[in-house]
Amino acid sequence: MVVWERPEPPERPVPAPLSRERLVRAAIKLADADGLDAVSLRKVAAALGVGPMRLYGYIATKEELLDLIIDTVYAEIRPAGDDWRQVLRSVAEATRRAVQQHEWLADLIGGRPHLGPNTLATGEAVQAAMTGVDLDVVVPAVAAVNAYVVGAVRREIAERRAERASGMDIKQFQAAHGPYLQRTFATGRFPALSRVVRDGPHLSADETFRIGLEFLLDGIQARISQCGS
Amino acid sequence: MVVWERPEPPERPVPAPLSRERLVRAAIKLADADGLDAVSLRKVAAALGVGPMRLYGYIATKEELLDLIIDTVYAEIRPAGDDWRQVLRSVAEATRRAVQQHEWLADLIGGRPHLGPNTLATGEAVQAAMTGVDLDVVVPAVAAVNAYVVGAVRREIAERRAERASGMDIKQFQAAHGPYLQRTFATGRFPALSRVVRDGPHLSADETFRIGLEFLLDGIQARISQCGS
DNA sequence: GTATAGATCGATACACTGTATAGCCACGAT
DNA sequence: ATCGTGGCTATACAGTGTATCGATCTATAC
Repeated sequence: MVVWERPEPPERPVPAPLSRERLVRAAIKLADADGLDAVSLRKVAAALGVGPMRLYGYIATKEELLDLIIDTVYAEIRPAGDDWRQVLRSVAEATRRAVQQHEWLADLIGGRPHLGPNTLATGEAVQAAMTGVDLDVVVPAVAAVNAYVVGAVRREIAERRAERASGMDIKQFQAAHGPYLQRTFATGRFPALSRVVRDGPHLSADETFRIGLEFLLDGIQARISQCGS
Repeated sequence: MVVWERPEPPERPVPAPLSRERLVRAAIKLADADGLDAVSLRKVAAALGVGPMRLYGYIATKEELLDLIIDTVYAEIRPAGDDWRQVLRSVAEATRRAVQQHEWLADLIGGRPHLGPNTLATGEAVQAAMTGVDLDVVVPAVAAVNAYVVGAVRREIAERRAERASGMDIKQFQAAHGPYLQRTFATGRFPALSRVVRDGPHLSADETFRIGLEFLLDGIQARISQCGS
């Protein structure tokens, strides 16, 4: 018995040769579009038109895939400038830009040691640009700026998500979580906080980031010039 | 037909009255012992001798449980000191201590808006202790210290885990990831980084944290005293 | 005391996850 | 032609958060 009209095998989106890079790009695309939760091995595989197990020919575990996408984004982060201050500031702002373009990075950054080639290249570029400053200052200074950036972008993204979740229009911090904070502040148990919310400055995310960064750089500068330039 | 020896129903650890607090305590215990991945609703429920669905009488979702355990730990974080500098430093170090006792907190901190009562109380205590300083400085200063602490403790815990994973004995950063970094550095593509690893200071986690924090506080201080005391 | 309404609770089920295992199938060597 | 062998994939497993629905227990109305 001959089946004259054999059903076509399910057309795979693209049978192009697979590669680690294509895998990573697909994962980043998914994460950019729908967040980190959307990056499951099954979905990445489906986006590439292959079975999930196929991926294990290129990665050993999902953690490795995450490390790879982190490192890929680090390729966009390069320092610029002449003196140490410009260098540190530029790398901080480049990191922030990268996180704004890839919000999921806020969930991963700082969470595990980043030792991929691009990350190391960024560190190398920073260190190379910092010659002339005492290593005893450079090492903790770079670490401090890194720490600050990690925490700052995490908070920034967390707030952005909260805003977005509370109906795109309401921009007020107090209204973000609805009546809860209203009631909480109405109890009078947090007078100092209430005063801050009422009388304090309403800084944009840009300003908050920049001001804190300058605080840190000022402190580092004081140490450098004190240490004999 | 009578079953004379009916098997005992599985003895439940404690049929005590359930409560949100007991639920949170069980979750923290699990997380402290086996990390955040061990906190599944099923395991928490089992630890309490209850079916998983029972928990939904006390929490609406797992995210809510996570918010609750974060806020519970924040009860341990209170500022101390007289001047603003002592206050900020103490709250930073208290946060770090809390994270060291609850490593899983490093995975969560800064990742979502923390608005629980204990967190707010911490913020209130900080703000209350900062009266006398211009609000235009206090707000970004507190934000900056917070950001720094979040990033610093994340890195610290990430490194601790990497050390632990690479066989408790090897303490050297370079040896942590085995031959990979050896080879990478041997390529000569990262001369500045190699120099740092070779000639740079080997700071303890305590020192790194403290030095960075003092950088930041110095920068804030400069701003305060410039702004007219 | 009985019946009914309502609340409470738990078993089951569903869709999904990362990954171990084992079978299949094509290809190269003997 | 036969026999590994190695890469690919279908299946399977143990686990996840949570929706649903039925059972059970309580409290109130008659």
